[in-house]
Amino acid sequence: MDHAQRGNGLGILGDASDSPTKVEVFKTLANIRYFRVLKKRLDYGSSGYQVPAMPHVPRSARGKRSVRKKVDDNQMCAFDLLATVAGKLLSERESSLTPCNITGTSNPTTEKDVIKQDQLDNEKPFKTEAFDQGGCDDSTLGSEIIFHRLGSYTSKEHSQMPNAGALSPASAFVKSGNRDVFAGESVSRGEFGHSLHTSTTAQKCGTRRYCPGSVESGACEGDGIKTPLQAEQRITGNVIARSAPDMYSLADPMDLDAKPPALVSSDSSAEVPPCGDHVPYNSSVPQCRDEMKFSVARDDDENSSGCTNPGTVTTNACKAPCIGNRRIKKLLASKYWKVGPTMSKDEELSNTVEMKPVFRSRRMSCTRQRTQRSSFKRRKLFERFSISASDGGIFREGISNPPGKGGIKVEARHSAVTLHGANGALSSTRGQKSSYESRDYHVKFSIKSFKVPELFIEIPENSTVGSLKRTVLEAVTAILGRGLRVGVLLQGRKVRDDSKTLRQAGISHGERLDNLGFTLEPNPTQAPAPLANPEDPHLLHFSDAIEPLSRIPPANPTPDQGTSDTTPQPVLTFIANCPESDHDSVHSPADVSSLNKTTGNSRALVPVPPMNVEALAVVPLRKSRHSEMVQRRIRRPFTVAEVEALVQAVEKLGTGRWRDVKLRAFENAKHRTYVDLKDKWKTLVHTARISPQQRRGEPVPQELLDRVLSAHAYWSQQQARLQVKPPPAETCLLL
DNA sequence: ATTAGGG
DNA sequence: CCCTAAT
Repeated sequence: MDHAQRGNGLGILGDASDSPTKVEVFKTLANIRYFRVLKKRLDYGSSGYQVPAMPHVPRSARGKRSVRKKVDDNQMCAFDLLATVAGKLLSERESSLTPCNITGTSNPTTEKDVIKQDQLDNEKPFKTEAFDQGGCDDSTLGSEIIFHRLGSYTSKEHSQMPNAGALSPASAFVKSGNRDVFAGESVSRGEFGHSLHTSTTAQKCGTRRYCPGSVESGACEGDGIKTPLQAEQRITGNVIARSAPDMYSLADPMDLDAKPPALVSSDSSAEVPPCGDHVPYNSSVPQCRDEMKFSVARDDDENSSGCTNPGTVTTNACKAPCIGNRRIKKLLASKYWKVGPTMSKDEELSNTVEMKPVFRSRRMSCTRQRTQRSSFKRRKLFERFSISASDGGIFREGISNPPGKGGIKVEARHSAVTLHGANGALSSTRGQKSSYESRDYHVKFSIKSFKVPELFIEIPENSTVGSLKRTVLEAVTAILGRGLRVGVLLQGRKVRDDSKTLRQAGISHGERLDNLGFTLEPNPTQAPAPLANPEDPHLLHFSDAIEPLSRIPPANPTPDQGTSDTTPQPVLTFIANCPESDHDSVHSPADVSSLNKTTGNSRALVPVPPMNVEALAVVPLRKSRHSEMVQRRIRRPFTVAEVEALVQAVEKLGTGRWRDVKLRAFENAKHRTYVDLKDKWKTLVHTARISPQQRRGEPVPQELLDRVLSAHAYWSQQQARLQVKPPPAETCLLL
């Protein structure tokens, strides 16, 4: 059964992809819609769980199921061709970046901070207040956030390339150097922040809805007061020894982890208050803000290693009136980051691939949190528009320009034939190729464009078009930069063996290539190489690519643009999925390595004049479906402190009141939803019942487990009693 | 939006 | 953690 959700625009995309002949291009912004983001969720990789800083990552966590699910989706990389394509993409991206302030973004520190800020903004309570307080009303600041989702990800290919058409202008050459670029890129970009949106009112500060008014509630109130359970225990005499402090203040647990606000703001430059910059509303913002900061900081902390995305921060940015407000979030939600183990059998030729050091797998922990999980929300909230397109796709422009500059298109032709006049690149490429195979034919095809997975952008309405462009650019860049992998699909089947020659794979001069497709996929394994910024010979101006945007009238022409460096621009947060490699990395690395390896030889396709190659179809078997999927959230094991807080809250409130538990003990923990708490409780109960030897992950003090069992037993009994005899409210207390 | 359960 | 059904 298909998920209902799928029905969205995504489905459309998918369909489109199916049709072989379509060409899709980024077209972006024309159809952007504005809407508020409530929440989003990330997908884990198959293995899924990422545990950045934690030494003891519980293996147990790795969900088998998730693996199972995701596996099928994963795409494999294939040989040179892939490398070539990937290289091109990257190079393109690279070039594009330059123009667009990327530099600014590169600063990790700054970015990180920004992200934090961003997260802060996201907090509901905080956010709301911030906006309000900041005086960012519609007039000044866009109170409304624009959220876009660019949809889809797979690359679409040109199905039909007019034979002649495209070629000349646009064809780009891939150089051997690409690989480097590739690696460098990924490295540099490393971490992304995760953002979370909460929409719920529930989380508002101070809001507490539960109040039956019964005695029970009263019992729960005072910190010093004993929980019903405790009372009961006392009565019954089954008191369990507890070393733990009696009650935790709500904040306590958080505090442990919490970082000083300073963290967030530490970098003055980095700090960007949700609403304008700074000062003005700051004073007005009270505690809430602080709290939020803490929580945020904490969150970041936990994952920071993995997720922080270097973003641009605008320091002074605030040129515009509520500049601070601007924040953008992007989420990359590609679900299928990982390569599934299951796939392996496909290839006939599967060879063992050597791993390359360069691409050593690296896990990024990027997550997007979603505060709430209602599926419906996702469906409604995110609008996606895909861009499709006309010839002049975004990339197109860039590509076409300088000959030799990286374009998305890859064309190959018979070597014998004279290459495009265009460039020197050719020669080099050619040379390599020759070594590779001397007399073979070249396969020619052109890729008109790739779609970017999901791109979420949140930006204030008053942002300038320029900032929007930059935002989109960054989002795209980040995605590409992360370590992009290209998958090759032939006849709907993934070509996994990178070591095969095109001919062996069936992609040959004489074959029909209509079923050839490429996919862009996040590459879980990233190149470690720290090249901050490999220079890419091929420079595209991304800005050009984005050009279409310019047409859109800025809602509020603000002064962002002027300052490119400082980056008044909105901060983008990418949430990408960073699957942990431990688990399923198995196959993926191979792909990568093979890719690398091959690249050496024939990495580049020789660009050639366009041929009459049939358009390559992007394939897409389940692709469409996937594109819609949301990334799984990263796994964040509960700390002992959190467990303690949870136990404490449950002792007091009982089971079945997760929202209250959340509010009480985890209000500041954005990443812990009531569902999470409920689930955790469930697991705690289970854990408490099994032998210590069977437990995994960070050990939970037996004392806590005992309390868990005790509380569970107590509340279960209560529940039973209530059902039997509903009337007495007092039961809770008394018992 | 929450809860409760199963996966 | 995810997903769903039922509230």
